[in-house]
Amino acid sequence: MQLPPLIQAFVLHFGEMGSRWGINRTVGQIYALLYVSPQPLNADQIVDALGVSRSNVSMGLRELQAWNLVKVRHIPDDRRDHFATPGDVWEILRVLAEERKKREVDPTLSVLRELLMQAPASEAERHAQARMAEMHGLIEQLTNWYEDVKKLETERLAQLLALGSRVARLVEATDKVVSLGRRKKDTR
Amino acid sequence: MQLPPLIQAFVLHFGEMGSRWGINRTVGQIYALLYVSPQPLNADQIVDALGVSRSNVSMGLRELQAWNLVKVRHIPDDRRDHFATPGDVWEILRVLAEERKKREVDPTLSVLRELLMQAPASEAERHAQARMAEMHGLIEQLTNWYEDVKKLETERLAQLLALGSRVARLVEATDKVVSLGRRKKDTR
DNA sequence: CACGAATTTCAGAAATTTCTGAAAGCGCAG
DNA sequence: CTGCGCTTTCAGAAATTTCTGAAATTCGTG
Repeated sequence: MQLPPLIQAFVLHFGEMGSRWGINRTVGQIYALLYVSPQPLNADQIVDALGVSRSNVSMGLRELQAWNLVKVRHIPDDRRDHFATPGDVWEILRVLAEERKKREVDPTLSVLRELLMQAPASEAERHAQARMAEMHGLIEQLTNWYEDVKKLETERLAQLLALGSRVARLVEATDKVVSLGRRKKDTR
Repeated sequence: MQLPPLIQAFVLHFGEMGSRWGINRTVGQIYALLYVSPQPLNADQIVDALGVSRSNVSMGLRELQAWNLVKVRHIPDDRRDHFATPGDVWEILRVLAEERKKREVDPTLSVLRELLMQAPASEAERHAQARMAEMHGLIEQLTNWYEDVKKLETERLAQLLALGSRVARLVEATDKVVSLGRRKKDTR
């Protein structure tokens, strides 16, 4: 690996970080490398840059494609596959959120639903189900919110982000207006 | 392990899920068990319920405490430590978000900052830095939003969640009112 | 302070995951 | 159909992580 030091540091960091995520070192490194690369790279260039085996790169790319985190590009007059990350970081964020949800929350949600259908056979099970219901309710609220928010265009999403908790004040204010309106009606 | 089937299924699921998270099976199982338990449990009860070694439980509890996901409780006239999860699922969510941020995003943010300080020594590095800056910008926006939102009380947070993307419309509407107001002033 | 119950530590065993090289597969140009 | 450039597969090697039992430590009590 004879990468420029800045890029090397970035790539190595993503490699280390990989394990805190669910991905392995090589996958993290490949992703980082593609992310900062000005052009799509082919597998051999990646092998070269990272100093890992060809087959390892093949598997890593496979996994990244399964995550929708890299795309195959074709370069004219070149038979080899070239790989690139989506350019727009917001797009990357969306993909990441979607895939993590699919892998990390959906399965749990479905297990919870299933367990909540069953009739409890004892006091212990009754209590456990109540706790599961709490968890299920929270996750459902979060995923509903997510499904809702992900429909927004990036522009508007960024706007909301920028507002942060000030949104709360806005909602509060609106509440007041609405409830004032309602009071008028009520006392009419 | 002779747990009621419903609880057993829940515990096993969390064990499996553990690996998709950064935690191991035993830790996942211990957490799940404590989560549905009506009272705090001591280490031996956990050993008994899960059928793993005493030392494994000790390490698992240690890790869960490092994550602030379980608390030690003391039961009168009993020397042994007893363990429980926070009762409020919103509280759990907050802890989880905080800890994951600390472990999964803060380190990256700080590496990015560091790399962005350095002077690029080539065109490749210049381009890489530009990409890193994009990533840094996005992460910072997200964490700022998070820092902001986490200050809200649960009540209000739930309210916002329920609104979902309708918040966007609200913001849009408010924008209009504000810009109308401004136009009035401008043309005055 | 010595005893014993409870807990933690730790070195190595067991299990799992990652990585590699060799072989197989694929598709196209000649 | 054959040879060639490229990619994937896969069995086992290497590395890492998890788990265990035994020993060490901690801490309250008599």
